[in-house]
Amino acid sequence: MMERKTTKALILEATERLVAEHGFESVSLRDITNDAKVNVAAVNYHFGSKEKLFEAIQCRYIDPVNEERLRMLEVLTEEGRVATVREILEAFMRPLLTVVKGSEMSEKLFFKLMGRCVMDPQGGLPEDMVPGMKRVAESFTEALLAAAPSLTTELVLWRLHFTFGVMAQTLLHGELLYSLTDGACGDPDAEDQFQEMIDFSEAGFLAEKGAQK
Amino acid sequence: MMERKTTKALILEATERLVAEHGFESVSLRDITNDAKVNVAAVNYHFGSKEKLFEAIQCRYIDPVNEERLRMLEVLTEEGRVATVREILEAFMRPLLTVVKGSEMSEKLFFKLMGRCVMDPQGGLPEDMVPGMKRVAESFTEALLAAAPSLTTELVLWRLHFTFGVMAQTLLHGELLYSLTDGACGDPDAEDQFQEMIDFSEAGFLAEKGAQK
DNA sequence: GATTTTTTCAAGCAAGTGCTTTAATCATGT
DNA sequence: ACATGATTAAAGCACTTGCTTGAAAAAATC
Repeated sequence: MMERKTTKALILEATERLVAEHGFESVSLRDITNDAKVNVAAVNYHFGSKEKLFEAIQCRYIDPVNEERLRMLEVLTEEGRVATVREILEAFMRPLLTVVKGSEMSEKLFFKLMGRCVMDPQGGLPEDMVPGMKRVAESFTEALLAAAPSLTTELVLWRLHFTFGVMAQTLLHGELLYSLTDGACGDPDAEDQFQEMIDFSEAGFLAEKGAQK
Repeated sequence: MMERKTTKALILEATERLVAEHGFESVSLRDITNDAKVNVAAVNYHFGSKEKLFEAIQCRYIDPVNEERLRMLEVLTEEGRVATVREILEAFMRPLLTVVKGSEMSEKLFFKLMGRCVMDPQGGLPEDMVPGMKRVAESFTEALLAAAPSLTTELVLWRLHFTFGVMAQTLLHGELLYSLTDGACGDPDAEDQFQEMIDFSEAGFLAEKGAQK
């Protein structure tokens, strides 16, 4: 007993940390194995290749997030109920908070890693994640279309895309804003940041074309 | 006469193309010199190092964009006039269109390159661009604060940050949406996309806390 | 036309890349 | 205690990385 963590777990943790910090493209096998204090060959033994290790990292959290998104959306729309735009956006974003709380990672690290997965996905998303992403996109598009019937499908798609951008930017570069403004933006916790994102995205979704309030 | 382009120009063009397509971290000196059909040593001869070449790429378009942003903003606020949120956002985004039209690049390539500069800036922005970025951020924050006096400084900063995310996502991954939705999002031209972004961001800026329309 | 000065080229260097190999070590069940 | 399979370790392979060298070629200057 009192055994140290398994080599496999050490590799996963080191990779998550380094990828969150520097991005997929910048992290080498040696970076990982040095940080994890593990032999180089261990990566290929446990994961088969660097690429598969990266795919494992991506699936590990994104899959649960997407499942939770669909679960929350189902609750909202069951029995033919029509959800509000705000509720749907909540169902889109909150799973990030839910999943990170069930993991051992710090929020900051987790969010950065998620941002990397969205913005850097080394050579596109892993092939077997594409269907899941499509399902999420389709389900939420449908729900949003019902919630805001005055919008066209194209507009919903574009605004969902914009919402994605708001999230990715906040996940990945939340600290940059802090440093760029010398702390003038405050240091809100993750929950507050999510409320801000939802306020912003909800209003954006409900905007009228060429609006000028 | 009829002389081919200078080696330096060939290198710049190839680098822009490859970086736009694959990101800073993924492009090697050999990639560049093969694509430009130029000797490897030429990069270090003309630019000093790979890093300085990348800095040149970043400054080449971002500096003019930021200058045009400040110019447009000055016009809006001269003689003590208070601009609207929409006008300010227009001043923030349109310079991207203006500058690309004055360049020889295609819009798609240019937007991707700008997106890379924002999301991937290999090892942070070049040191001598930071003051410029700060000036832009401060000027626009001030103007937006005047345009939407009910907002706190922190809120303006966060929402400007979100707007940045909307832009970056659209610049970098506009094509991804098209492919992910099998073309259902239509293929609007750059001008239309900008109007969509402005509609969305304006409404987001003017959102009330915890809004639920 | 001769002489600098600038620019291009092929070759190569040390270091780093992902990955494999072979042997040693560990844990496990009999 | 022994044998078996799973895991770790050290060394090395072929290849790519950014960058430099020294000489040839082109351009510019006189």
